[in-house]
Amino acid sequence: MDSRYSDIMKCDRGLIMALTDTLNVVSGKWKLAVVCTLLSGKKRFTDIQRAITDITPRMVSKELKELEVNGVVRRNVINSTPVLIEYELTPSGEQLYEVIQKMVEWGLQHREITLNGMEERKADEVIISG
Amino acid sequence: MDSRYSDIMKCDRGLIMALTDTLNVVSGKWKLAVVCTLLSGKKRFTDIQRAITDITPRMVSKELKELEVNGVVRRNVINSTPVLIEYELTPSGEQLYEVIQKMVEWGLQHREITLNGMEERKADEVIISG
DNA sequence: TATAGTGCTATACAGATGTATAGTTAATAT
DNA sequence: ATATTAACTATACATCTGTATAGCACTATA
Repeated sequence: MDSRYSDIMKCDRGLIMALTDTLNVVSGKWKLAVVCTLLSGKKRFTDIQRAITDITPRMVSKELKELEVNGVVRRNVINSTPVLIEYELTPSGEQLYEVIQKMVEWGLQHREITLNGMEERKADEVIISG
Repeated sequence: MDSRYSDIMKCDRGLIMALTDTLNVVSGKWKLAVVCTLLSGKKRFTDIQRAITDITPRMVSKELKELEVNGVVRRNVINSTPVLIEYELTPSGEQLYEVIQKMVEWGLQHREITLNGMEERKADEVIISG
Protein backbone atom coordinates (compact mmCIF):
# COMPACT_ATOMS: atom_id res chain seq x y z
CA MET A 1 0.00 0.00 0.00
CA ASP A 2 2.94 2.34 -0.58
CA SER A 3 4.22 3.61 -3.85
CA ARG A 4 1.50 2.31 -6.12
CA TYR A 5 -0.16 5.45 -7.32
CA SER A 6 3.20 7.08 -7.88
CA ASP A 7 2.55 8.20 -11.42
CA ILE A 8 -0.10 10.87 -11.03
CA MET A 9 0.50 11.48 -7.42
CA LYS A 10 4.19 11.14 -6.86
CA CYS A 11 4.18 14.69 -5.56
CA ASP A 12 1.91 14.03 -2.59
CA ARG A 13 1.99 10.89 -0.54
CA GLY A 14 -0.96 12.11 1.52
CA LEU A 15 -3.23 11.84 -1.48
CA ILE A 16 -2.31 8.21 -1.91
CA MET A 17 -3.13 7.51 1.70
CA ALA A 18 -6.42 9.36 1.38
CA LEU A 19 -7.39 7.33 -1.68
CA THR A 20 -6.42 4.12 0.06
CA ASP A 21 -8.45 5.07 3.13
CA THR A 22 -11.53 5.63 1.00
CA LEU A 23 -11.02 2.41 -0.91
CA ASN A 24 -10.76 0.48 2.33
CA VAL A 25 -14.07 1.89 3.52
CA VAL A 26 -15.84 1.47 0.20
CA SER A 27 -14.66 -2.00 -0.78
CA GLY A 28 -16.29 -5.17 0.42
CA LYS A 29 -19.53 -6.56 -0.81
CA TRP A 30 -21.89 -4.99 1.73
CA LYS A 31 -20.15 -1.79 2.89
CA LEU A 32 -21.92 0.66 0.62
CA ALA A 33 -25.19 -1.19 0.99
CA VAL A 34 -25.04 -0.51 4.72
CA VAL A 35 -23.99 3.12 4.22
CA CYS A 36 -26.85 3.58 1.76
CA THR A 37 -29.47 2.23 4.12
CA LEU A 38 -28.18 4.53 6.85
CA LEU A 39 -28.27 7.59 4.59
CA SER A 40 -32.02 7.80 5.19
CA GLY A 41 -31.57 7.90 8.97
CA LYS A 42 -30.55 5.85 12.01
CA LYS A 43 -31.56 2.21 11.99
CA ARG A 44 -31.45 -0.87 14.18
CA PHE A 45 -29.69 -4.12 13.47
CA THR A 46 -32.64 -6.02 12.11
CA ASP A 47 -33.88 -3.01 10.12
CA ILE A 48 -30.57 -3.01 8.29
CA GLN A 49 -30.79 -6.74 7.77
CA ARG A 50 -34.27 -6.41 6.34
CA ALA A 51 -33.35 -3.45 4.12
CA ILE A 52 -30.50 -5.42 2.57
CA THR A 53 -32.59 -8.46 1.89
CA ASP A 54 -29.98 -11.13 1.23
CA ILE A 55 -27.37 -10.30 3.86
CA THR A 56 -26.73 -12.64 6.82
CA PRO A 57 -26.65 -11.31 10.39
CA ARG A 58 -23.00 -12.24 10.56
CA MET A 59 -22.22 -9.90 7.70
CA VAL A 60 -24.36 -7.11 9.18
CA SER A 61 -22.36 -7.45 12.37
CA LYS A 62 -19.02 -7.58 10.60
CA GLU A 63 -19.62 -4.68 8.25
CA LEU A 64 -21.07 -2.46 10.98
CA LYS A 65 -18.07 -3.18 13.18
CA GLU A 66 -15.63 -2.32 10.42
CA LEU A 67 -17.51 0.84 9.53
CA GLU A 68 -17.53 1.81 13.20
CA VAL A 69 -13.78 1.27 13.53
CA ASN A 70 -13.29 3.39 10.43
CA GLY A 71 -15.35 6.21 11.93
CA VAL A 72 -18.15 6.01 9.39
CA VAL A 73 -20.87 4.61 11.62
CA ARG A 74 -21.72 5.29 15.26
CA ARG A 75 -23.29 2.68 17.52
CA ASN A 76 -25.69 4.04 20.13
CA VAL A 77 -26.87 1.85 22.97
CA ILE A 78 -30.25 3.13 24.12
CA ASN A 79 -30.71 2.65 27.83
CA SER A 80 -34.29 1.33 27.81
CA THR A 81 -36.01 -1.98 28.50
CA PRO A 82 -35.30 -3.88 26.42
CA VAL A 83 -31.93 -2.37 25.52
CA LEU A 84 -32.02 -1.20 21.93
CA ILE A 85 -29.10 -0.43 19.69
CA GLU A 86 -29.15 2.14 16.95
CA TYR A 87 -26.64 2.68 14.19
CA GLU A 88 -26.19 5.98 12.43
CA LEU A 89 -23.73 7.60 10.08
CA THR A 90 -21.14 9.97 11.47
CA PRO A 91 -20.85 13.35 9.71
CA SER A 92 -17.97 11.82 7.82
CA GLY A 93 -20.14 8.87 6.88
CA GLU A 94 -22.82 11.18 5.53
CA GLN A 95 -20.26 12.88 3.31
CA LEU A 96 -19.69 9.54 1.61
CA TYR A 97 -22.82 10.43 -0.31
CA GLU A 98 -20.74 12.62 -2.60
CA VAL A 99 -18.44 9.73 -3.47
CA ILE A 100 -21.41 7.47 -4.11
CA GLN A 101 -23.01 10.15 -6.28
CA LYS A 102 -19.87 10.47 -8.43
CA MET A 103 -19.72 6.72 -8.75
CA VAL A 104 -23.33 6.58 -9.91
CA GLU A 105 -22.67 9.41 -12.38
CA TRP A 106 -19.63 7.65 -13.82
CA GLY A 107 -21.49 4.38 -14.07
CA LEU A 108 -24.29 6.02 -16.05
CA GLN A 109 -21.95 7.90 -18.40
CA HIS A 110 -19.81 4.82 -18.88
CA ARG A 111 -22.79 2.69 -19.80
CA GLU A 112 -23.87 5.20 -22.45
CA ILE A 113 -20.40 5.68 -23.88
CA THR A 114 -19.67 1.99 -24.16
CA LEU A 115 -23.06 1.20 -25.68
CA ASN A 116 -22.55 3.88 -28.36
CA GLY A 117 -18.96 2.75 -28.89
CA MET A 118 -20.13 -0.78 -29.65
CA GLU A 119 -21.80 0.33 -32.89
CA GLU A 120 -18.84 2.33 -34.15
CA ARG A 121 -16.08 -0.15 -33.52
CA LYS A 122 -16.04 -3.70 -34.78
CA ALA A 123 -12.87 -5.34 -33.48
CA ASP A 124 -11.97 -5.23 -29.81
CA GLU A 125 -8.30 -5.05 -30.74
CA VAL A 126 -7.29 -1.98 -32.66
CA ILE A 127 -4.17 -2.23 -34.77
CA ILE A 128 -2.38 0.95 -35.74
CA SER A 129 0.92 1.36 -37.53
CA GLY A 130 3.91 2.81 -35.75
CA MET B 1 -26.35 -7.60 -6.90
CA ASP B 2 -30.04 -6.77 -6.95
CA SER B 3 -32.07 -5.14 -4.27
CA ARG B 4 -29.28 -4.18 -1.91
CA TYR B 5 -29.27 -0.41 -2.13
CA SER B 6 -33.04 -0.34 -1.90
CA ASP B 7 -33.25 2.19 0.86
CA ILE B 8 -32.01 5.39 -0.76
CA MET B 9 -32.46 4.27 -4.27
CA LYS B 10 -35.59 2.20 -4.32
CA CYS B 11 -36.98 4.60 -6.89
CA ASP B 12 -34.39 3.94 -9.58
CA ARG B 13 -32.93 0.56 -10.30
CA GLY B 14 -30.63 2.08 -12.91
CA LEU B 15 -28.73 3.96 -10.24
CA ILE B 16 -28.04 0.73 -8.40
CA MET B 17 -26.68 -0.85 -11.56
CA ALA B 18 -24.54 2.20 -12.23
CA LEU B 19 -23.10 2.13 -8.73
CA THR B 20 -22.40 -1.58 -9.04
CA ASP B 21 -20.71 -1.08 -12.41
CA THR B 22 -18.38 1.50 -10.92
CA LEU B 23 -17.63 -0.64 -7.90
CA ASN B 24 -16.73 -3.55 -10.13
CA VAL B 25 -14.27 -1.43 -12.06
CA VAL B 26 -12.80 0.24 -9.00
CA SER B 27 -12.48 -2.73 -6.67
CA GLY B 28 -9.53 -5.07 -6.70
CA LYS B 29 -6.14 -4.31 -5.30
CA TRP B 30 -4.45 -2.94 -8.41
CA LYS B 31 -7.27 -1.52 -10.56
CA LEU B 32 -6.98 2.11 -9.58
CA ALA B 33 -3.21 1.88 -9.48
CA VAL B 34 -3.26 0.96 -13.16
CA VAL B 35 -5.82 3.65 -14.00
CA CYS B 36 -3.69 6.21 -12.16
CA THR B 37 -0.53 5.35 -14.03
CA LEU B 38 -2.41 5.63 -17.32
CA LEU B 39 -3.87 9.02 -16.43
CA SER B 40 -0.56 10.58 -17.38
CA GLY B 41 -0.62 9.05 -20.86
CA LYS B 42 -0.36 5.79 -22.77
CA LYS B 43 2.11 3.25 -21.44
CA ARG B 44 3.57 -0.13 -22.26
CA PHE B 45 3.33 -3.29 -20.20
CA THR B 46 6.66 -3.04 -18.46
CA ASP B 47 6.29 0.70 -17.91
CA ILE B 48 3.14 -0.01 -15.94
CA GLN B 49 4.87 -2.78 -14.05
CA ARG B 50 7.73 -0.46 -13.16
CA ALA B 51 5.40 2.39 -12.18
CA ILE B 52 3.55 0.16 -9.75
CA THR B 53 6.66 -1.14 -8.11
CA ASP B 54 5.42 -4.20 -6.26
CA ILE B 55 2.98 -5.67 -8.78
CA THR B 56 3.72 -8.97 -10.55
CA PRO B 57 3.42 -9.31 -14.35
CA ARG B 58 0.58 -11.74 -13.83
CA MET B 59 -1.41 -9.07 -12.03
CA VAL B 60 -0.57 -6.41 -14.64
CA SER B 61 -1.89 -8.77 -17.29
CA LYS B 62 -5.01 -9.67 -15.34
CA GLU B 63 -5.96 -6.16 -14.34
CA LEU B 64 -5.36 -4.75 -17.83
CA LYS B 65 -7.52 -7.49 -19.31
CA GLU B 66 -10.35 -6.79 -16.91
CA LEU B 67 -10.12 -3.05 -17.45
CA GLU B 68 -10.16 -3.65 -21.20
CA VAL B 69 -13.25 -5.85 -20.98
CA ASN B 70 -14.91 -3.15 -18.90
CA GLY B 71 -14.16 -0.51 -21.54
CA VAL B 72 -11.80 1.50 -19.36
CA VAL B 73 -8.53 0.70 -21.12
CA ARG B 74 -7.72 0.23 -24.79
CA ARG B 75 -4.96 -2.10 -26.00
CA ASN B 76 -3.12 -0.96 -29.11
CA VAL B 77 -0.82 -3.35 -30.96
CA ILE B 78 1.80 -1.31 -32.77
CA ASN B 79 2.75 -2.98 -36.01
CA SER B 80 6.53 -2.62 -35.77
CA THR B 81 9.49 -4.92 -35.23
CA PRO B 82 9.51 -5.92 -32.49
CA VAL B 83 5.76 -5.69 -31.96
CA LEU B 84 5.02 -3.26 -29.18
CA ILE B 85 1.82 -2.96 -27.23
CA GLU B 86 0.49 0.24 -25.75
CA TYR B 87 -2.27 0.65 -23.22
CA GLU B 88 -4.29 3.80 -22.84
CA LEU B 89 -7.42 4.97 -21.08
CA THR B 90 -10.62 5.23 -23.07
CA PRO B 91 -12.53 8.54 -22.70
CA SER B 92 -14.63 6.74 -20.13
CA GLY B 93 -11.49 5.65 -18.31
CA GLU B 94 -10.24 9.21 -18.19
CA GLN B 95 -13.48 10.32 -16.60
CA LEU B 96 -12.71 8.00 -13.71
CA TYR B 97 -10.47 10.82 -12.57
CA GLU B 98 -13.50 12.57 -11.10
CA VAL B 99 -14.37 9.56 -8.99
CA ILE B 100 -10.79 9.25 -7.81
CA GLN B 101 -10.72 12.95 -6.99
CA LYS B 102 -13.87 12.68 -4.84
CA MET B 103 -12.40 9.67 -3.10
CA VAL B 104 -9.21 11.55 -2.32
CA GLU B 105 -11.24 14.52 -1.06
CA TRP B 106 -13.33 12.32 1.20
CA GLY B 107 -10.27 10.55 2.52
CA LEU B 108 -8.64 13.85 3.46
CA GLN B 109 -11.78 15.28 5.11
CA HIS B 110 -12.39 12.02 6.92
CA ARG B 111 -8.87 11.93 8.29
CA GLU B 112 -9.22 15.44 9.68
CA ILE B 113 -12.68 14.87 11.15
CA THR B 114 -11.75 11.64 12.89
CA LEU B 115 -8.49 13.05 14.26
CA ASN B 116 -10.38 16.02 15.76
CA GLY B 117 -13.13 13.72 17.02
CA MET B 118 -10.58 11.62 18.91
CA GLU B 119 -9.88 14.47 21.34
CA GLU B 120 -13.52 15.29 22.05
CA ARG B 121 -14.84 11.80 22.66
CA LYS B 122 -13.41 9.38 25.19
CA ALA B 123 -15.41 6.16 24.88
CA ASP B 124 -15.94 4.48 21.55
CA GLU B 125 -19.40 3.46 22.68
CA VAL B 126 -21.77 6.32 23.36
CA ILE B 127 -24.65 5.62 25.71
CA ILE B 128 -27.69 7.89 25.56
CA SER B 129 -31.00 7.52 27.35
CA GLY B 130 -34.18 6.82 25.44
C1' DT C 1 -44.41 -22.05 30.77
C1' DA C 2 -43.83 -21.74 25.74
C1' DT C 3 -42.90 -19.07 21.89
C1' DA C 4 -41.07 -15.35 19.42
C1' DG C 5 -38.17 -11.27 18.75
C1' DT C 6 -33.67 -8.60 19.31
C1' DG C 7 -28.85 -8.34 18.83
C1' DC C 8 -25.71 -10.56 18.21
C1' DT C 9 -21.33 -14.63 18.10
C1' DA C 10 -19.05 -19.25 16.74
C1' DT C 11 -17.63 -22.71 13.72
C1' DA C 12 -16.70 -24.55 9.48
C1' DC C 13 -16.52 -24.09 4.89
C1' DA C 14 -16.46 -22.42 -0.28
C1' DG C 15 -15.02 -19.39 -3.57
C1' DA C 16 -12.62 -15.37 -5.03
C1' DT C 17 -8.52 -12.89 -5.12
C1' DG C 18 -3.73 -12.19 -5.07
C1' DT C 19 1.31 -14.10 -4.84
C1' DA C 20 5.55 -16.63 -6.02
C1' DT C 21 8.11 -18.73 -9.22
C1' DA C 22 9.11 -20.21 -13.42
C1' DG C 23 8.76 -20.60 -18.33
C1' DT C 24 7.62 -19.14 -23.37
C1' DT C 25 8.38 -16.74 -27.87
C1' DA C 26 10.60 -13.68 -30.63
C1' DA C 27 13.65 -10.12 -31.56
C1' DT C 28 17.80 -7.27 -30.97
C1' DA C 29 22.68 -6.54 -28.70
C1' DT C 30 27.43 -8.27 -27.68
C1' DA D 1 26.59 -18.26 -29.27
C1' DT D 2 24.78 -16.02 -25.34
C1' DA D 3 22.45 -12.55 -22.95
C1' DT D 4 18.87 -9.30 -22.63
C1' DT D 5 14.44 -7.11 -23.35
C1' DA D 6 9.53 -7.20 -24.20
C1' DA D 7 5.22 -9.15 -23.41
C1' DC D 8 3.33 -12.07 -21.63
C1' DT D 9 1.33 -17.30 -19.67
C1' DA D 10 1.18 -21.46 -16.44
C1' DT D 11 1.12 -23.76 -12.22
C1' DA D 12 0.59 -24.06 -7.58
C1' DC D 13 -0.25 -22.01 -3.50
C1' DA D 14 -1.82 -18.66 0.30
C1' DT D 15 -4.79 -15.48 1.99
C1' DC D 16 -8.81 -12.94 2.14
C1' DT D 17 -13.84 -12.53 1.72
C1' DG D 18 -18.23 -14.03 2.15
C1' DT D 19 -21.71 -17.97 3.27
C1' DA D 20 -24.33 -21.45 5.83
C1' DT D 21 -25.83 -23.03 9.86
C1' DA D 22 -26.32 -22.96 14.44
C1' DG D 23 -26.65 -21.10 18.78
C1' DC D 24 -26.66 -17.75 23.00
C1' DA D 25 -28.62 -14.33 26.43
C1' DC D 26 -32.11 -11.60 27.21
C1' DT D 27 -37.01 -9.74 27.13
C1' DA D 28 -41.88 -9.60 25.96
C1' DT D 29 -46.10 -11.60 25.05
C1' DA D 30 -49.72 -15.37 25.02
